[in-house]
Amino acid sequence: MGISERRRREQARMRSKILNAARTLFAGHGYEAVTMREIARKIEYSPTAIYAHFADKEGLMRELCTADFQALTRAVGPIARVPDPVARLRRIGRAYAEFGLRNPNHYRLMFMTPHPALEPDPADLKKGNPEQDGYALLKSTVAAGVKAKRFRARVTDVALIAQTVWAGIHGAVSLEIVKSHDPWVDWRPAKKRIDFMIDVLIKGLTKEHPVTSRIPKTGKQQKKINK
Amino acid sequence: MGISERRRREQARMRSKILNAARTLFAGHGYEAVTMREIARKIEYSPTAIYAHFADKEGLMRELCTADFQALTRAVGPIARVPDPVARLRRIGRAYAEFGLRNPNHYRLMFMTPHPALEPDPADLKKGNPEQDGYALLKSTVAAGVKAKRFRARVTDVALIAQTVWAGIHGAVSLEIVKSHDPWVDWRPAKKRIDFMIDVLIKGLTKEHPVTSRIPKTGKQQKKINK
DNA sequence: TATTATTCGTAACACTGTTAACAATAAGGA
DNA sequence: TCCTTATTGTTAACAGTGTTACGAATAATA
Repeated sequence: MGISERRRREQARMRSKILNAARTLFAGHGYEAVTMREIARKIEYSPTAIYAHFADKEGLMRELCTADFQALTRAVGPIARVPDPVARLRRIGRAYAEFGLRNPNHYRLMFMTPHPALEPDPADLKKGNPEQDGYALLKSTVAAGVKAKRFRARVTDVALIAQTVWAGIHGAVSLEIVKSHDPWVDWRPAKKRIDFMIDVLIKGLTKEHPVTSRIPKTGKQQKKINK
Repeated sequence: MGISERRRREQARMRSKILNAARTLFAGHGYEAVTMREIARKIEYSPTAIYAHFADKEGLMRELCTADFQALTRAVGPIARVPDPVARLRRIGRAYAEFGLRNPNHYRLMFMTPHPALEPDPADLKKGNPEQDGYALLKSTVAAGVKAKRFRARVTDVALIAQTVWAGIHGAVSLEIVKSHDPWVDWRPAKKRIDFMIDVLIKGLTKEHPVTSRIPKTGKQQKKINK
């Protein structure tokens, strides 16, 4: 059946054509500012043609968002191999922030726009929601840190720690996106603020004198921790 | 001239009538979801009547925003009297977060929505922009902390510290507003997250063993710092 | 009393996302 | 091969948006 094969190919091409146009427009001017007619004009089709491939404007945006989440996961994923939990935490934070600063409009859609009750698609749940994957990596890293007794005495709630780290970096990124052009704040450079935020969070969460030198107790774990 | 007096009164009443309707609608459903026709219907006037008192929809929103900033300033202002800088920082953070959680839609407009190049109105600049006032209090508190040597050794950049504290709490508040209903995160209670965030920030920024007992050294400076 | 400014309503304009109705094309079944 | 059906696209339209041109009423001012 080479024919239906070709048909499917053409359909896929049209889909990605629409998605590409929508992506650049959304990323350039923001979701609300972009019209369906604009997207259609850009790909030289009528506005209705889009509706043969996507349910509505938000469906379009949603598809882009899940792709962005996957991109974020791909950016953060490899960091899972960094052995030391605290160093891993640092790297995750930096990668996350870098992603947000590099794709501010996507970031806005992902983390700064209240979505109307985005119910968990069963298909997404099956193959492991990338959104959850990123958060899962953060949490597992925190859990490793707790297990290795790298955090302070009464700092043991893994979810609470992970959510605080996330919130701290998200705050720095989102303030940069929304307020960096306001003249009434003597903003320090974004990168400097991100780095300092991570430093403060780590200092606030972990023990002052890391126990790396005392770790031999755990035996073979030692090698892994030194990276 | 009791007549023009009355006229001005009626105009003011109409203005606040519009503002009240807009406020409850905006706060209830968000800026984009509320229409001018809805506001007009609510006050039983035609949509055009609004335009005799406000330039446009955004002008309406702007007026509400500056009022909200003033409310935030009123909430934060009294804290300026707390003598200890670090305790003051804690209180500012809590008051700010409480404001955000209590008025999520206003908060969204104020700190989560990119405004189109909101240029500083000369009138606002004269009487001290409330927005700047809140940030100014934060900065002066940090400056007092730096002066009292409450922060860590190389932590001396007042603006950087202030922006980091702001970002941390803003992150916790804004994630709560946008993502608290997503089922794929095992959210801890908002209040708990805020408190923990403040703890972590303070621990990360300040010296471990505060020098409060040694403060008398500064003598008469003490008084200046209170205020 | 005549004029002028303010305030508000009706109707309309130029948009928006979306859909109804229909045409063209091509695939699958008889 | 012919008929049916699905796909993919178009044009025109609908209901909604923020906003404005215009006119009517009212009341302050000269």
